[in-house]
Amino acid sequence: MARPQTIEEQELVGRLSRVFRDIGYEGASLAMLAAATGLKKASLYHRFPHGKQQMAEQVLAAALSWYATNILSPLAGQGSPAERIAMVVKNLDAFYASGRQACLLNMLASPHTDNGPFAAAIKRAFEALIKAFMALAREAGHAPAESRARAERAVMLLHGSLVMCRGLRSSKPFRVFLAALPGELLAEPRSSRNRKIAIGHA
Amino acid sequence: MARPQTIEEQELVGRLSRVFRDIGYEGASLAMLAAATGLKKASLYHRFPHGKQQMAEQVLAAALSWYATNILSPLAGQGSPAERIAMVVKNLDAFYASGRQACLLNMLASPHTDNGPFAAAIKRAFEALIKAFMALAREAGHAPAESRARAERAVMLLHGSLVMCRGLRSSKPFRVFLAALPGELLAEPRSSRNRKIAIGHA
DNA sequence: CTTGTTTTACCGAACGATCGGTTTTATGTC
DNA sequence: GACATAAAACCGATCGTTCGGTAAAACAAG
Repeated sequence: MARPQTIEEQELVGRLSRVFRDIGYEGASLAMLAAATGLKKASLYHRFPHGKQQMAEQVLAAALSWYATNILSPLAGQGSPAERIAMVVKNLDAFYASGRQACLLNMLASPHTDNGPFAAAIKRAFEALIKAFMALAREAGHAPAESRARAERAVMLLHGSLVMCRGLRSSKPFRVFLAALPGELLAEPRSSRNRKIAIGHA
Repeated sequence: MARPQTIEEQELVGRLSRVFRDIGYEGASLAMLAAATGLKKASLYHRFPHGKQQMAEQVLAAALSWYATNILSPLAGQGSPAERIAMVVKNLDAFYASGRQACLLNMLASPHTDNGPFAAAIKRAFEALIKAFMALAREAGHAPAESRARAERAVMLLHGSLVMCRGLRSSKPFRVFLAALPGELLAEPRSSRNRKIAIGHA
């Protein structure tokens, strides 16, 4: 009907995402967000009438949607567990830019002392990932309790590796995690430890 | 000489620490820090002439000092590796309030996009913890590469469990981590997985 | 093809509030 | 009185947010 947007929603949310993932919700100022998107502050308010919080909400929603499509869905899809986890490893590597990009679930977790506006979505996201990992471990032949433990451990390693990457300013921990992930979920308990099983060239 | 302080340095830094660990560096305002300590802003500036950054620096320094005394030192101390790790588990549980308190290394890691004023100290802290864990694994009979991998995994699990605790608003992941830590560092690779080995009653 | 209207996207400027930080005055102990 | 601490008042800057108005494309009537 009228004047076209100078930047489409997808690209816009993507650029906002980068800022929030880099410096968190409180740390991201409207000035930074405007600079990162090329729009002025007032224009950002035209696109997101509810302001900064809505921006973060849509960024989080987009990330969760991407996660559902590229991580959760492949985990529950077809193919052998090994094939599926290989696909997920590839997509995780892309999503976290090989460990150079932090996770929104960590960067948005604190805003207002306790449970901010994102707390519910964040909790659901953690639970969904654990559940998906657990289902894969179950399918690989592990008992329910064992599968849940492996899934929770995998999520711990994921987020821990990302925290370490930021602290050490190195992408190595995340790459180590990716290489170990298939073994974490699938390998037999008594086999040799989970190395050289994964893709390995990442 | 003259009028005594109404709150001693130790208690003061401790209360500041709580705020920074709860909502991060950017999220912590002088008003919150003043409210948490009982001092007015100007009085805080009397105690910390360089302002908020100095507060965070001293909070971080105090935490690292506590860590050196209660975590790193026991790891390198005397007694069997199992005894030492049990002591460390107990102190970690106290330091992180059973998972209810986040880690400063995570909450202070982002401030100014990349390497802020705490980046160097944070990196050193990660490396020191890895090194200490690695030394214990070595002492338990593991090869150097294997020991380093186990140490890095343990640090990943530590921080990942803390992130999960905040996201899920539950202390369970951290307790699971503590229970698994001794096995992560010490257990034989081919033995049954590391459960029921640890303290277990935490 | 014009021309005017509508509709939407964008932006400059300013809002009140709060930020981190400073100066000034009062308080309490020696 | 001497002097270190604490508190009140204040500062410029920036925060997130709002508003009035402009720029640009689609549509309708001539």
